[in-house]
Amino acid sequence: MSSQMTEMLKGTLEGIVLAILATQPAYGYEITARLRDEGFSTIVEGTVYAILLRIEKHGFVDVEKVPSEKGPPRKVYSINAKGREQLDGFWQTWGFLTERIAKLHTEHTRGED
Amino acid sequence: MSSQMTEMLKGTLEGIVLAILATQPAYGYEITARLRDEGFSTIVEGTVYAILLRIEKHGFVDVEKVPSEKGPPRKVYSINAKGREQLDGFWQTWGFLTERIAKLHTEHTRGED
DNA sequence: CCCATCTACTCTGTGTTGCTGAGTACCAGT
DNA sequence: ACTGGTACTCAGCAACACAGAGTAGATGGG
Repeated sequence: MSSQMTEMLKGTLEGIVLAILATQPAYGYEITARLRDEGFSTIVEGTVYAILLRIEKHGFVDVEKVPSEKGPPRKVYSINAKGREQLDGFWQTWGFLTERIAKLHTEHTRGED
Repeated sequence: MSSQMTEMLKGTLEGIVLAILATQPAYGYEITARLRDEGFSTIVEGTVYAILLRIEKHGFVDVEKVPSEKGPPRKVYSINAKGREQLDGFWQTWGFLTERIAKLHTEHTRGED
């Protein structure tokens, strides 16, 4: 898409992945595909796996190795209590930011249009 | 506020500054104060000045040196045509992102509450 | 006169983040 | 044996916001 989107995803992509995991456990390849379905067409595998390793290291998820019938074993990630806390914080911060920016946007469009 | 906010501001803070400049020309010290008023209490001067230098280098703004009665001369920034283009792109990208994430949020909160 | 304080801008170095691009490995169909 | 889809890993990179210090002009108190 744009380099603007790349920069904007910083700090939000991790939250997005946690939000996806909050609906149901999933593995990397699956999450990548789901992100593409959701419209994030530019996000590549390497990025998603990096985030998964990071949130695993931070203890936000539990991991389970599950054999696949179609290839190498899958690492299935489930969000845990600490991860939900992190996700709650994400939604709070996100809410604050969107509110402020929405206010700026109305100020900006006031008089145009 | 939080390190989460710091990461989230990446890619959006420049847009925020451009949006402020779109309402009226301003100088760095003023913008910093305005951001604090708007609720972005963690943003420090160094960050704002860095953004201003960047958008100046990218040609998004015109600069005029205006003497101050209270200190060193001010660098007053005015958004120009290229800057407005950039700002439009920012609002588009931002709109797309907020839409996707809002969808994720409703999916996430569905069944909780 | 000197020093503190407020205004106003600059600069260097740091940590985090997502992207690029390549690599490894398992399995099925031809 | 070879190709292609599945599934994960890793090293190097660029961009960004932050931390913290520095420079400089003006004003007022001791």
